[in-house]
Amino acid sequence: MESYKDIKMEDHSMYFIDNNNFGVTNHSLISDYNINTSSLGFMELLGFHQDFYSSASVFNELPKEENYCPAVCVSEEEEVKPSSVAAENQISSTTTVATGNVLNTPSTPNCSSISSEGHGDADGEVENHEQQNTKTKQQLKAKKTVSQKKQKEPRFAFMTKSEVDFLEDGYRWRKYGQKAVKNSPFPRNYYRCTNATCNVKKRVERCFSDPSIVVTTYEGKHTHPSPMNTMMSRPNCYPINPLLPSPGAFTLPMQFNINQSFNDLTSSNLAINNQLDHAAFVAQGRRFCSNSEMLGDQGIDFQDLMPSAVLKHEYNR
DNA sequence: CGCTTTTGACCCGCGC
DNA sequence: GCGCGGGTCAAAAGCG
Repeated sequence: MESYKDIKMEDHSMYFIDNNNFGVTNHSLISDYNINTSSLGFMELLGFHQDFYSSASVFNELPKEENYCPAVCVSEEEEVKPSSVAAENQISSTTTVATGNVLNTPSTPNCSSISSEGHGDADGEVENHEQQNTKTKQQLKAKKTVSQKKQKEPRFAFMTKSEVDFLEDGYRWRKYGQKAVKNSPFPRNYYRCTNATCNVKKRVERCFSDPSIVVTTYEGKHTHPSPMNTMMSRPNCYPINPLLPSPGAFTLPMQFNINQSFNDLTSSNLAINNQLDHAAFVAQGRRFCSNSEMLGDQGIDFQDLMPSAVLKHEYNR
């Protein structure tokens, strides 16, 4: 699947998220990877504070078979070419990857205020305009140079089966671009966190081979709490998995053999198995709250979080 | 009116 | 050097 190959994403490696601690772990399959980002929990990447999930044993309540990874985490690598990470679409089990210390890199101020200096005669105006243009371009160039020097932000991606492109994750995003993706009828959308101090970006695109799958890529780490955190800070109420998409969506279970190629991965394991999806979604749903009444207490009806089709399926059993 | 989305233009890196 | 694709900018339009 080409689109997934695309999300191998330049210089990235893939690793698992361990639901038991919701952090990145040295899973046996990838133990040869030097994952320095292990200190960076998956939830943390999304800006969810540890105390919201560290004490939760909700994940342990899940049957083993359901305790699989709901996502693929893709980390930005430094000094590592794609060929060394996933040569010929293979993830080498012996590859050692050095990950960058890229957490909370201060963002470059994203403003280039152009001072409008005086309005003279026509010639002067043209000159001013040209000067401004040059200035703007120089500023742009300078800005880009700075941003290039800036260390790469950690990235991770996950695939979600969803009817809607944009999946709610508790943060507010502003769309700043859209690009057509080569060999895909679906465009890629670029979002930026609306928080002024936050430099997190998000890319959303549909999988070419399976339009029902939405690939979301996060870049960077939120420097502020999610509006959802407030709600989740209550005792006995576990965080809503930010990976859990909006109602009507399924987070894909990602299980793959380290020696599998991306192509194999996407053609076999990523082939949507409705049963698996269903199980995955139910499993995710169980993580929401240990006490069902809390959901109601929060004004969240579990049914609201479950696609009606799934519920129907569930109830008909 | 303020915020968000749209969209064409631009820049950059990379491969040839 | 050139073309291509990815990523970003920013003016204009849209929206509540």
